[in-house]
Amino acid sequence: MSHVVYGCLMAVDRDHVLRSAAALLTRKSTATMDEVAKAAGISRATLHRHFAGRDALVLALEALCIAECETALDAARLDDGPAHDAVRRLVREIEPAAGLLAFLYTESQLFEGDAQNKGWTRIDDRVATLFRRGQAAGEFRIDLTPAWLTEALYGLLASGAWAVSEGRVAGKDFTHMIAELLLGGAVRREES
Amino acid sequence: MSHVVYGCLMAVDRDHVLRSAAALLTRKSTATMDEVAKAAGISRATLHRHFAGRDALVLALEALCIAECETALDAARLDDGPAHDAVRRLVREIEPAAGLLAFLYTESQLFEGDAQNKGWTRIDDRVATLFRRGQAAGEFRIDLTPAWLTEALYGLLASGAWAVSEGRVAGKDFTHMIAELLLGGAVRREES
DNA sequence: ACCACATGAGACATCTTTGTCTCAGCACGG
DNA sequence: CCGTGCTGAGACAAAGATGTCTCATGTGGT
Repeated sequence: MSHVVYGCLMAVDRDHVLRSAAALLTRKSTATMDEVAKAAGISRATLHRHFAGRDALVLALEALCIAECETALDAARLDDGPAHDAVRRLVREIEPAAGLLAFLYTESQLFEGDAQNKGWTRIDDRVATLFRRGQAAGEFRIDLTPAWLTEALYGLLASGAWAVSEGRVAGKDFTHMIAELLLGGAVRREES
Repeated sequence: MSHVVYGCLMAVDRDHVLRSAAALLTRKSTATMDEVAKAAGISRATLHRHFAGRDALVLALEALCIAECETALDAARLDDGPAHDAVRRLVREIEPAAGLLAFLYTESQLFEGDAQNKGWTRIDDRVATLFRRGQAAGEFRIDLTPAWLTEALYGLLASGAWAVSEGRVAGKDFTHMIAELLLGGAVRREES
């Protein structure tokens, strides 16, 4: 049954192509289908066989990113323990997806009727719920809305991903920089 | 001497076109030259008479943004008083340019040899110097590098501008949300 | 009234990207 | 050894954006 093997190979290739595209578009968001194909080591024709067009590719990248974010959200166990530790876990888990997230975050400024809107909303809600929980527990200040904290997290992830990719900050500091700034801010505090 | 009047009119129009373009590109970063022209209430031909092409337009927008940022930096008096108050003043003063800054911040991910690089570097340096001053004064924590704090400021300004333009956060909270998150973080603290 | 000059409208060629198609090569299983 | 079917290379047209050009129009100063 060749189509089983075929299906398997397709899946592997599709995933590889998707990850190559993510890596490239993270660095150059305006990359051509041709450049994406070359980056994946395949021809443009084959790229088109996997993804009907650029829209389909971006859509698939959205689906991938949403899946990775959900995985990170699960792995971070947002409901366990103090909210600030959950935030640290979340940043750590979501780091591998930060570049792709940054690409889609800016790209999606244009999407009117986003087909993946439901997926993004789910993620937004889970993150916002974490911040709300922290506020309810008295851990987080209440003058910053959960919506803004969520938005700020995305912004910091994007900034961090770009800053790392351009060598302005060290990659190993990514998690610490983002989580600690988001949690504690720039001001030095006496209490640990 | 018609060319004096002419020169004056040119300057006025050019500025108006530039600001219309900034407002449009803030919302839709892929807007066409035609859309930019319509947004400014002029024809594409006239737009081309003012700006040789899209590159020239973006370059002029960079120059405008740099100028506005420098003005904001001056107005914020970064060397006066506590660094954290200087940061608050800076965020307040730079708010009007935040949208344009967000556009150029993402757009410039592509610019290799940025003609305005010197201008951006100057701004980066002034902001980083502020954070360094705060660290030296013991106000700011030293585990977050000035470069990262600068980058984070840009990221938060961009997030804030988008969140406001899409109605996810209230425009009147812009300054407070950004400055207080950047300074104090999400964690509630006892000390004022 | 005349003239200079900026403007708007539109035609036009060009360039880039995209999407589709064909064809030959090649690997893989039967 | 022989097909099946995926792949790469390339040709092709279509679409969108850009840059340039011309011409008619209107406005403002002389």
